[in-house]
Amino acid sequence: MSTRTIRFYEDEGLIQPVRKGRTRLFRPSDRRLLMTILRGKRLGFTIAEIREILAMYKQPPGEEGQLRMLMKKVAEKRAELEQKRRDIDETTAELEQVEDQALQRLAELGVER
Amino acid sequence: MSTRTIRFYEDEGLIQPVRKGRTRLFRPSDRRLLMTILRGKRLGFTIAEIREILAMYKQPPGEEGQLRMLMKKVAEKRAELEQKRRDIDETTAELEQVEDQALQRLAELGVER
DNA sequence: GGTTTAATTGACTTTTACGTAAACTTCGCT
DNA sequence: AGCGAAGTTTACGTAAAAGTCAATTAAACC
Repeated sequence: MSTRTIRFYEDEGLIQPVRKGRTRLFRPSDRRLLMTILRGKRLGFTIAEIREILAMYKQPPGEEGQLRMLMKKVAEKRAELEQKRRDIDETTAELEQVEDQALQRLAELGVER
Repeated sequence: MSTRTIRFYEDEGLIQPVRKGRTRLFRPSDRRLLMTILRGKRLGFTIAEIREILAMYKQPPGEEGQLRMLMKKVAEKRAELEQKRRDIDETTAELEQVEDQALQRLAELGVER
């Protein structure tokens, strides 16, 4: 992760590293945030989506309506993650097949000589 | 998926729909390919990566070196998918926590009146 | 205390993955 | 034969997510 990327995330409001003079100081919490962002990126989430997810982590609001809204959003994200998991399972299964076929073909080659 | 997107994938060599005159004809195999592409996109793979995955599905080569190369690539992709699965598990667990906290907060509100 | 060294900022560029618009063909229908 | 809907091609536009470069400023080192 480049410094440019980190500054970009700061501009986007995803992290707020403390400044010591002009220099940025990254506390453990900032580092954890960055790891969470990277994790989101690996899953193909956009910055906007990652921002939404991070917003859910911040202490839940006290009002009932807001709480129900939060739970709805959480449920939606979880559904998305479940879909991704199914996608992973399918892709993995297909790649396993490819692997098996390759192994079989190798065995045939081995037998013939 | 828009027609523009489909034509873009054609330009990128991901699908080759048959032409009846000037019009594209999408056979079941083309449709399956498009579904596979969409699945890859949901997982955050780029077009280039999806192209690689699709290439692995095409009948394995007969030569030993090529077969070993193929197996290596398959192993890499599978490792990537495993990472993504861990990422999903972690994110899901965190969202569950958020949900639990929200429920608890709601219960508190319910108790107080 | 001057001079590298390093971090910051701003502007511009790049890549990916399409969207949009314009200018045709072509097909189906009446 | 004519008309409109639908499909095609070409070209340009754009948003997201950084990369790159140059100028500035601050820090640290001897």
